[in-house]
Amino acid sequence: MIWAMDPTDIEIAPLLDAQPSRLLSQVALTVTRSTAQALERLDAHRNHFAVLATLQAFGPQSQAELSRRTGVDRSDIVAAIDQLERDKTVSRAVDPTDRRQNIITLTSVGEARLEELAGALERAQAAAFAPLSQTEMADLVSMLGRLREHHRRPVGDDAGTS
Amino acid sequence: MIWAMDPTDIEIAPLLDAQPSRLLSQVALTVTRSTAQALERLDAHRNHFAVLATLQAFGPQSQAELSRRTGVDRSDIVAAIDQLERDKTVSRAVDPTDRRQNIITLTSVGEARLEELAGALERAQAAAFAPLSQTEMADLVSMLGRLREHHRRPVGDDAGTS
DNA sequence: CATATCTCAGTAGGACTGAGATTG
DNA sequence: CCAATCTCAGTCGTACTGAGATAT
Repeated sequence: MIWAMDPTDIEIAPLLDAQPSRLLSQVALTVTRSTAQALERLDAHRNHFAVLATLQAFGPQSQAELSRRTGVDRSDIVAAIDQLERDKTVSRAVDPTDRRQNIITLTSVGEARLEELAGALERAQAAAFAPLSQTEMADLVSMLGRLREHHRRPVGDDAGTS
Repeated sequence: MIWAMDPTDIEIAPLLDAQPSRLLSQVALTVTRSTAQALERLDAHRNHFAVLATLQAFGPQSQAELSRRTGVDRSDIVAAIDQLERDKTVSRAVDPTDRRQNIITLTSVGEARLEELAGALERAQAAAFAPLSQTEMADLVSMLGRLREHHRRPVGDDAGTS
């Protein structure tokens, strides 16, 4: 008996398939791609959403603070703000009390833009995670959240280094 | 009251934190990094493990088949085999019955190498996924597996387009 | 002088594409 | 002539680094 190599019929080595890290990166890649495409249709980028959402949540703040809160690198924040400023969704002004910093502020255009992007993201994610029930989604998010926390600490869990 | 910006004390915007796709890619990045480092210490690469494991599971096969089964791009398979051949862990020979193909075969050195890499990977993953119970790990793998399957199909789930 | 911020140029690695040569 | 395979050169987007300018 000969199997035509149906693209949906490709067997994966059990030893390989048993590697959660591989599964994780494969799924992350496709999910990231579909959400990125959804945002690209609106001429936006993942980092734009991250910045806008953070500004909405915590108010005007410096680029350094945006970087820390979003996890987006400081140099990529620069590029994101460049674009967002061009789009009038944020304003960038030197902080008069500390002239090293820029104070980034969400405009009303930015508020609307954020809602637009949030909607697009929600739809893209609903499609990407369609096979999971609500309960499963909650479990997944909980597990991933704990893993992110776990990896936040470089090596030692030094809650009490004196 | 003023909060010192303790690195472990950075709040994330709820709207941002509610995006599973972001969580997923963040965790995938750190997990991938730690496993990649574990393999790098042995002068190996994720793709090397994928190829060796697939050869062990399915026997000698062409590079095209290895590409399909591992999900690694055909051109990256070339680079991986180049290295593995240099290391004597696989052999590469033109298929006499179809001279377009190379038949890649796992050597006994390769078998040992595979065990070595599998061990390193297992340890790295145990550390990376430490916060999850065995049950949770099984759930996670099950969910990710279904998501990968879901994304395998380009757009429509056309089991019956007529 | 040490530190923090913003910015830019550039690096490193990963996924992928396009095309040429060869063979079926 | 069309299709599959192997290979190489090169593209594209991502995360990140190093360093300079400025300010505290």
